[in-house]
Amino acid sequence: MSSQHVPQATAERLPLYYRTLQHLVTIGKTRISSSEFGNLVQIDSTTIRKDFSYFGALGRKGYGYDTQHLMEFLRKTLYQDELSKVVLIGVGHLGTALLNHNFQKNNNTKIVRAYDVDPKKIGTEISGTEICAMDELAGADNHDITAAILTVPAAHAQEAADLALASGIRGFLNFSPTTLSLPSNVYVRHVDMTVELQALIYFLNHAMEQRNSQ
Amino acid sequence: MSSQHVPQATAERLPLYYRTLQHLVTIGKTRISSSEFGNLVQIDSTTIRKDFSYFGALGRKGYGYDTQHLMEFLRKTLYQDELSKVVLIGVGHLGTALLNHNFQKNNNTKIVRAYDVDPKKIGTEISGTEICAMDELAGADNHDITAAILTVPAAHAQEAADLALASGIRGFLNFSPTTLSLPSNVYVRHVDMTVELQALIYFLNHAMEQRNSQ
DNA sequence: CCTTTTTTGTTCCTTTTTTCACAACACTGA
DNA sequence: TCAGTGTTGTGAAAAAAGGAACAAAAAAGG
Repeated sequence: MSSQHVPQATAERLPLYYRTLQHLVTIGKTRISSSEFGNLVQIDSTTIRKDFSYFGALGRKGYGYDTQHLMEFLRKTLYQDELSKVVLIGVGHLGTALLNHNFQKNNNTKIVRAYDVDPKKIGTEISGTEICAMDELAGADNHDITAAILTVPAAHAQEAADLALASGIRGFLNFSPTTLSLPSNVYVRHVDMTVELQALIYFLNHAMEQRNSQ
Repeated sequence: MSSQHVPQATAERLPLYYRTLQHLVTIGKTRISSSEFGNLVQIDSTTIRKDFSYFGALGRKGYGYDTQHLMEFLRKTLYQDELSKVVLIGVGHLGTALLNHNFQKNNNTKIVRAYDVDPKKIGTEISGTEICAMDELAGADNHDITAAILTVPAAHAQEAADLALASGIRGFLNFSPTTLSLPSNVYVRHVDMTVELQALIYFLNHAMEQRNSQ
């Protein structure tokens, strides 16, 4: 019964599972039950078991899940064991924060280049990542790049996305507070902090069932 | 038929609608149909009409929606027309990015104080927000503060959240890649950029139905 | 004023996601 | 070896969300 079709909702939770398992392995926990894990990530244990079951039998009845094994399985599932190269466009505070964050350490992902328009930044490095001129993006061949992280001001987001698209990039993580218009064969994921804060405040004001998200 | 119960999925979309309406009003567009709006935010027009209908009849048949009116309605719904005060904990690059972003301009939200441990930062200001010592958070009375934005390193997130909780804060926007353990009457919203990037890469690798998120 | 067009609000149906409930199996300890 | 306990994996039910279709109402255009 292995991965015939993994529901969207399940796929969205895998990275959270992966991160939590990394933590568990780090602190030396070798086994965990679905209910204990569920308490950690605040998701119902049935949902967790069903999520895992889409990938086959990952646990052992009467025992639970082996954290190391599960973590490695998820790593392979999430990354297919290849290093994913991404570029970052827009080296402001947010871009710098992401560069410093250094995804590579725990995850099979590396920001290989950053682009900016500021001449003072071009040519310098942040956490080992070189900052190139935005102009270079236009002519670049980025077909080996998995995704672009967009951290430019909203007014320039579409423009930057178009450049990246032309260079061969087919995945976008957009941090600008604007909806991008891109072809449908391109995958765009949108993170908007303003929206998150507004949603938080809405749920606080309309304090109905206090249900934590994610 | 006014707001009996607004579904979670609808509530999550309201901030996006609001932001888009702000944009429309700014560029001088006074009316819009659900289908045109749907194209903009990339959500089915039926879903949009249904979302609005939970709040009563906001549109006019044969005409569409008045952008100004709808925007103001959403503002009231999202903020209840009160200025929401929030504090920010952890003035690194990400924290600085959020301070510069200045929510207040378009949204009824203001970061009234920031906290950090770095003596070099304490006492300074960023975009008009004063940076206080983390120690001050311990004794503070923050019952008038709606939420805390957590932008501290993962290792200190729980600690910072506990301090904020003790000072009276009941809402959290957590940017640290760690799950917080807090009482159930507290609302926590979690934004994890690593998770977002991983999810993006997963969907690209398993390029099934290319469905854009949000 | 009357016809045609537009577009909402809503009902009903489909799909997706979550939750319940439990059989099956594997550990544990005597 | 064997009862007893814990925990998974899953089929079936329930709940939530999404989408099609359309009546009703308003606008637009003579």
